[in-house]
Amino acid sequence: MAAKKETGKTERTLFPADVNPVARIAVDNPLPHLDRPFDYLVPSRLGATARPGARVKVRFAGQYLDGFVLERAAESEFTGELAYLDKVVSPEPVLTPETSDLARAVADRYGGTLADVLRLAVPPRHAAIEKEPHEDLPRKRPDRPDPGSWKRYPAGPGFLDAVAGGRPARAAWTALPGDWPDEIARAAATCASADRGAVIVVPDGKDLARVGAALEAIGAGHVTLSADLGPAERYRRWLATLRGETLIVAGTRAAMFAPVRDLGLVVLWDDGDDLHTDPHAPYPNAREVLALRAHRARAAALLGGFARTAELTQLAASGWARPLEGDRPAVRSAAPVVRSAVTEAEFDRDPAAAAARMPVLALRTLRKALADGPVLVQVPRRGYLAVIACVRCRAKARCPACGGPLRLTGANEVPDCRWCGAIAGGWACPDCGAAKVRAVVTGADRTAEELGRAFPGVPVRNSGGSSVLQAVPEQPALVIATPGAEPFASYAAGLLLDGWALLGRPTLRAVEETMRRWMNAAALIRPGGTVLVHADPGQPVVQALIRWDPAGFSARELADRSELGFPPAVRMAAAQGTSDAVASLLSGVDSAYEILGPVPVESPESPEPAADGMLPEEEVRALIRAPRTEGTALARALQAAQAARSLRKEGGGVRVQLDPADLI
DNA sequence: GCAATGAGCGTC
DNA sequence: ACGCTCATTGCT
Repeated sequence: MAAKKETGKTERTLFPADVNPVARIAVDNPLPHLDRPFDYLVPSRLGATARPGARVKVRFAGQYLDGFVLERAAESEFTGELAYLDKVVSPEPVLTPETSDLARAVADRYGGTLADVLRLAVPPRHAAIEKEPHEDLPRKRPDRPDPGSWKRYPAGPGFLDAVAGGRPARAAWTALPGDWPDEIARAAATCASADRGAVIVVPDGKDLARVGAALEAIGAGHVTLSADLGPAERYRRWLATLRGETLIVAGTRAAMFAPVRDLGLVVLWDDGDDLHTDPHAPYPNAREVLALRAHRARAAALLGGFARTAELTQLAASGWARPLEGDRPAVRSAAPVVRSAVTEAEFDRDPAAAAARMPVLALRTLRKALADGPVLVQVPRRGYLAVIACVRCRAKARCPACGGPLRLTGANEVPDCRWCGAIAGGWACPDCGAAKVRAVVTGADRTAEELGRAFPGVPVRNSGGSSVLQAVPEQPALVIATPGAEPFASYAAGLLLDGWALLGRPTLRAVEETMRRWMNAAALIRPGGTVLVHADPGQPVVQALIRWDPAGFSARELADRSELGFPPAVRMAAAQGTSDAVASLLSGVDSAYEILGPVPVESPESPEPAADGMLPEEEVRALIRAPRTEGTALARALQAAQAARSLRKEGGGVRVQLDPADLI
């Protein structure tokens, strides 16, 4: 291999390293058709530091780009002249072979590029943190903990035995109401007692705090990783994990790539939460990544939550995972008593009235429970009156300026527009001329106001939006929360309001998502406490909640989706971009795939002109459907189509997303 | 017959 | 996004 002679006059001549002078580099370049390793020569002065996993800088197509050393080799297959790598940014081997293989698999699973996944998997460097002195003490092997409340599950102790024995048991976990953070902590500590690492992923900081506390409580050494730590502390903990100073890592979704040593167990809590999907290309989801990771590492997996997703039911149906759930007696002793807040008779007599007002039964139930402790009221929407309509003709109130939906932010406020923010003072119905509005969707603020009046003297606490309460004291209080923001407590009763708003959303997952939100709230109510659900009692999802039957509900949901040809019964991909760009991408995809659309995408939430005053070009979206067994082929086909587009230097990017959340 | 210019392609 | 190659153009 001939080293390129340095042409610069001031540059001195470089010599390749004596040993393994070739470095295969994963270059951080954004082009899909260049998504492969490139070989560089290692100059002799970098022979020792340019080791596998190290961050480097290389000259690539005339630019200085970041990269990672994948491996060192004696020779290169490349027939042209190799360039020298420019710089070793840091010899710290931050990209382990496991992470680089996993990132490649994730990129292939999602039709994306390695560079995009590596940006997620390896945090940005923080030089000062790398230089800090650190312990090189051998970690001490903890004792195996007691199974604790895993005894509630018939298959629980057996699962822990498998983890302790290093066997790759994989569980589709339907958690019983109770101390799930403690159960996760015990599973992770069991894994650590076998001297293997565990990765725990939860949706948000509130759940992470609980898992962290549970690990602490049983004395299991661990670190927590979350975005809100700040770059320095985050990198410090990530490095500690990489260096094998801890066996247990718990975190939010980016922790799915945490480089724990000797992975023995992956845990995912509440796998249906959309926070588990990373919002950057290629949009990987923690359930899929952890399943892939567990599979590759031959590690055990504990995936689930109170509710059950169709995806997890599919994993169980395919035999990849085994159900891990309570039997009926266990459910009866752990779950609250769920009832409908309106009777079928009330509902049949006047559905609109049943939906609109606070049920009498609810007020009675709350009053009684408030003597025993806090009560939880779940309200699907934030704000005051989130959607309003004409008082007379019931037409939705729209913004005179842009046609967006109007709302009220307080009792004595003027309506404003949710899209453009315009104040609609002096609003009058364009259809009938009436100047007053009525509530269509009541927000948490208004509910808090109403309940505060109904129960004078009882403290009212709001949790939602930007102010989420971690926990509330076990004292009588009305706790009003939006879904996912419920503070932790042992509530005396629960009220799930406005099921109509949740169930009525026109998305594929509306019903499954409603069940998940309800179960997450209802599981906070004491065993035997009352939960009232304010929704059409005839709906199967309401009946499933009343029976506390998430698995049965999910089986039915999966069957429905199979019939309709929807995920996870099939693999689906979405391609979005300008009309020309999407058309050119689709022309590069095998015509054997079924293509739905393209159709224009819905008007954005705020259709404001761009900074240059130009209206953004209309985008379209197409869906591509493939049989479930051809998911890998579909992803590869889309990867190839993107590569062909980028090779032809076609402008106008197309966003490709596999398993898109919003299908309708 | 050959320099000057620009489009197209590969990127180690 | 740079820089190399090669074809076309314009002028001798």
